Amino acid sequence: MINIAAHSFHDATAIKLPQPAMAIAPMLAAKGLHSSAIRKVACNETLWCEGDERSHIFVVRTGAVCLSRTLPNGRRIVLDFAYPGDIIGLGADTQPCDAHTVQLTRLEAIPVAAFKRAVAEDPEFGRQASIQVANALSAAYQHVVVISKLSANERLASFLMALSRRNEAHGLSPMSVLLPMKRLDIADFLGLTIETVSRTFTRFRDAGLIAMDQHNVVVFRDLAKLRALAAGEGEHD
Amino acid sequence: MINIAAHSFHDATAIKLPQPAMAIAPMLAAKGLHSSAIRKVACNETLWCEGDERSHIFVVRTGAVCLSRTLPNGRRIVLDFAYPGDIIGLGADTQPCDAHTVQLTRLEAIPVAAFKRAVAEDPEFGRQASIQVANALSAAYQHVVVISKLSANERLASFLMALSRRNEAHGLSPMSVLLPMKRLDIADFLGLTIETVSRTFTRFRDAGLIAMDQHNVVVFRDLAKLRALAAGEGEHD
DNA sequence: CGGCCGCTTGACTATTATCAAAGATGGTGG
DNA sequence: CCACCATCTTTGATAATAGTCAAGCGGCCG
Repeated sequence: MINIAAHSFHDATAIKLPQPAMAIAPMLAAKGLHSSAIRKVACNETLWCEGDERSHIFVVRTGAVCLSRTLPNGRRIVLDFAYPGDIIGLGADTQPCDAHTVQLTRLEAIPVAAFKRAVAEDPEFGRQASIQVANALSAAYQHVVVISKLSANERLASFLMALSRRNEAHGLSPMSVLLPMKRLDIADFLGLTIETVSRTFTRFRDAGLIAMDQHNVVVFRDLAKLRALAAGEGEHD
Repeated sequence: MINIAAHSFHDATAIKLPQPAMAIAPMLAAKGLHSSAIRKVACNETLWCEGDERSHIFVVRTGAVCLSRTLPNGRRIVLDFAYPGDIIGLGADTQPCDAHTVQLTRLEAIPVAAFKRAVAEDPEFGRQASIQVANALSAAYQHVVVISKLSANERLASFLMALSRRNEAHGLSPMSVLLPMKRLDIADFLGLTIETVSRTFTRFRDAGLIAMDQHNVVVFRDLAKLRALAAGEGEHD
């Protein structure tokens, strides 16, 4: 449930924190842990469930993973998405959430035992892992902020701008994003319904903020306005 | 921003996890870190702000601390409360939230340098600290669930039941709780307004779920119903 | 005793959820 | 290669929950 990309969701945090993936990813490579089996997982497959013993740490290569919880009555909440380059599964021994693919996904699977051995050898390695968890906590805090205080417009803008900034950080254009997940995943992530998400996309399009030819490709037409919305500055304030 | 009590907010987690405070608090004592200065802080004082360099780790002795974030336009979100026995301030070097007292509070202040020295001496110590952060992450996930999927009734029930379970875990009666914070703090924690919180208390009282003689003392009259509500099982499901 | 602060209550509004149906899209098999 | 079906998305009409604005109550402290 540690998603390295997560911190970029919070604009302020994205600026303040050093690139966390920068720190730990090369360390994984140096340890030779990269050579662990690469798994190819179909869409909608479960990697683990809440309460499971942690067995592997995964590095997403391609595709996308969704981290979620489910209430007793079936209501589902998406806590985070993991994209290529992200590390998921760090943290305590018990998984705090479910993880399932939302696309055909390729993952490197590092057994926890191997990971723990690496930590025992090199304390700095464990320290970096802890920083990832702390960043995930900061991201979760930001998620609470988004969900409890932002309007539907602001929530979707916040989601899109997080993806935009991620692109930027990866050397891609921040002017457009690809949505690997379905509307329902976005809705469950933002604490809205699919209908509201769909309507908000339409509203953005009609207002000239975005353009969409396919429903999973968004081109930004007014980044400044979207960023203001995402920060909770816009609308009626 | 690591609040040891936080995990108890999530019922399932509260059962699954060992008492985290059990693990680290005696270790702090054993290291002699307890001898650090005890501070007496008035109500409404700020301990640190988001983005601050982490300078101390605090153990709450009496009173209560509120962890929050504030949006650019002034909207505030309460992320957690820390009560006597809780440790706050663990995590990364940069504070992910503000911390301020909501009561006259006594705190033990352990300088970060002393804490780091202790970790360097004893890796197990650092491992326990990491577990605290992971538990805080799990609690934050639960907070997201509460805020994004529960009704006002369910949210307040969830808040009250977390306090009830905390009492229980501390050997006190789970049948009543004391609310050290103001209605506004509860509202900002639950993503509601003070009016809605007030009305929900009234609704609970009228429905025979609780009794209240003062507005900061709640006696539970139907714990089963409240717990069902808190778990998101109740209402119209 | 008076004023301030926090809590409660009321009337009304607004945003989003819900229910329902139609329109796309993509994949499969004929 | 096209047609069909399942799934996902969009759109519309209506309802419900919580927010906003406003006023009154009550306790605590100076």
